[in-house]
Amino acid sequence: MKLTIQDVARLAGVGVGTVSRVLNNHPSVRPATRLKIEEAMRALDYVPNPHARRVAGGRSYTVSVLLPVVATEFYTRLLDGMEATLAESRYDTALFPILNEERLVRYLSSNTLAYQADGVILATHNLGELYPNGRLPTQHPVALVDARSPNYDSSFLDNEMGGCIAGEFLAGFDGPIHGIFVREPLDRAFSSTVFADRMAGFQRAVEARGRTLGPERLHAVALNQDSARTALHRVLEAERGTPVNVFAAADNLARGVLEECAVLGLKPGLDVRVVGFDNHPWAADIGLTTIEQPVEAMGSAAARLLIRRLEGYSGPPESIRFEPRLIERASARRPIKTTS
Amino acid sequence: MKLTIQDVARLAGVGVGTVSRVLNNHPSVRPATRLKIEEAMRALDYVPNPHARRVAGGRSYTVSVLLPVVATEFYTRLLDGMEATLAESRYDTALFPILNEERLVRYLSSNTLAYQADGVILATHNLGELYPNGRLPTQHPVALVDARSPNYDSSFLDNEMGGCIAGEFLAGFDGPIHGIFVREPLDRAFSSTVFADRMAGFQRAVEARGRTLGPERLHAVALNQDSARTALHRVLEAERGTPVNVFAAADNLARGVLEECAVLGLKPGLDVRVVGFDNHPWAADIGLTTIEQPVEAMGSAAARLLIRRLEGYSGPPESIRFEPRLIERASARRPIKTTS
DNA sequence: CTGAACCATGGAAAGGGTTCCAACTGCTTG
DNA sequence: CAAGCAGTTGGAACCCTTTCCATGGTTCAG
Repeated sequence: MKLTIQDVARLAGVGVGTVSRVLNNHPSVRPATRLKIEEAMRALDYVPNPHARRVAGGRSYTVSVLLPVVATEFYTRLLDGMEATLAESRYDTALFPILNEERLVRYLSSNTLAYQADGVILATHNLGELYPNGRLPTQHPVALVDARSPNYDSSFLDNEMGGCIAGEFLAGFDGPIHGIFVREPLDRAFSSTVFADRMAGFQRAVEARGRTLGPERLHAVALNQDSARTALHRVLEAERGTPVNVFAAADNLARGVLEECAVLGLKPGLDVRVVGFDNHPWAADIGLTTIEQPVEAMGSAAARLLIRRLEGYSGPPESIRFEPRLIERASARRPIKTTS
Repeated sequence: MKLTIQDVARLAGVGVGTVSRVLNNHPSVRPATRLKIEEAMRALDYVPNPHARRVAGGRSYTVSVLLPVVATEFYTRLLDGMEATLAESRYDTALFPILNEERLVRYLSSNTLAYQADGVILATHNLGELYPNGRLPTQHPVALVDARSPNYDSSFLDNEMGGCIAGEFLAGFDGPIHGIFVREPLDRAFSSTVFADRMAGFQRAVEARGRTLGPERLHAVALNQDSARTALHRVLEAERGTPVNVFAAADNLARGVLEECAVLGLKPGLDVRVVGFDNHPWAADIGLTTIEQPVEAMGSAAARLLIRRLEGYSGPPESIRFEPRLIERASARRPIKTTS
């Protein structure tokens, strides 16, 4: 037996119109009435039927979130932020893993798919390559997250600034400075400038401090710990000695570096200074100095931008920029300054 | 202006009921009438509103497909097979990437999500760990693909048989026999016995032919080419010479082995005989001998099993077993038998 | 030739919401 | 104290399809 808005109305002793108004956050409902209805919905465990809403109201109250197929902490957190904000406005989230380009294109141009969503959030994808005009082939509103475009609302991290912070920080230590980053795309269908931005900022900051950082000190690897371990060997071979300073442009890479340090008997923060990027929950446990980014907030911001469009706003595209910050831990800690 | 079934009915000069019957392939429509209506639909460029169908029909005509977050050829092909079959019965597919366990549990036990699907297809997941009773917490029909369970319909590949075939084949060559496989789960939320099965069959077949295959000749690696390349070094060190015979339990691993052969100047099929598993499209291009599995057919079979349930069938759970077969190419080819 | 059985068909009701309009309430204001 | 007004509320109409029932026309056996 499916519950309907009628059941809720009956239990709460109000009309169906009023229940609907509560569902849609319509302002003109007396707080007492609203409470009564919400109580009834809870008691009945009522869930509105999204298909009926779409038929009646012309909207589906569903937002498609297109994700690269990478199961990292980052995307889980990003999604948490988006879903929480969307849920507040009663929007459901339909995840969509982009297995390959053909599927992305097919999805976007199809209208027979179940998720005929009201809007689309696209994560970590720079539109340029797939769609040279920089526009998705959809008439629904679009928001980008962890990416930017002049055509759409977006929320993004200033990755270059993150690289800068890491560079400036490491430039404060003795010894040569190296960078480990990811060059290849995360995923066949996704291209992103995330790592390029981080390294650009990093390089700029290091060189601005008068330290050298030629291409031979930048190591492109795959996004896994083993590759990072191998990269550390390359760093040590090149320098023939410690201390060395390493910026690993993702916590996962930094973790590999720290593990290899343990194997080699090198002291993190002394022999090898490591700065990561992300501040994943486990970064604290392993004492990793890293660049924190407000992932949930980015997701939430993207969701808010999209909701605004869905509600009819039509101003020019807007970008919300988030700033990373340094979290200093054992893997690279500045000596306490003494005012002599 | 959205076109409706009314417009079509008017143009064709029939009632809405008849148009609906045409849309649903109902048998009792005269061919002439059907033609007239199809003509009208084409003329108006009419597309039925999926949401209205769902509301009216009481079903969502949507199937959720839960996937591990791994963007491999395998899952793309599997999905192709499932979607094609589901589409024939007018079902839409809602993909759901399982980013982590918590999210899987939340999804399954929630009914607030947009995809209030009529049924669920779960890929490559053995239920045991997450749900000790071996049942998903859902009242909708469930089908498994690339996995098995006594409680649900499933379609699966006989991975053990695949291992057997590889083992028997390699046992026909001179030189020691090694296996490279993946031990760790593909994905945090997914556990699977795929690789364990392949290796069990492999080991059994090799030993049945009187060849040795101790644990020191089985190499567990991560599912990427670099790991496989490292593993090849371990094989060569252990044996101090060629020829060696290697079963890499996934084409991606086999590819890494072949690439490393090229680096080391070893001849595939002569110095190092390699058998992969999957027969991905590119396997032919690199001359990889491999075990082929009928991926699309597996997906299609799972979809058919689910559709049958959705149509009311309630017999005992059924498993459809698919058999792999050997594709012989340059990386390991049996000499042509001469009848002297 | 007459019913019975069947097929094709039209159209009303159903499905679960949203929206609009009318009606009611409770105040403020002249 | 009456009129005016804003804020709430109930419920009918509507969204677009499926499904069910009644109707009319055929076919076929007796």
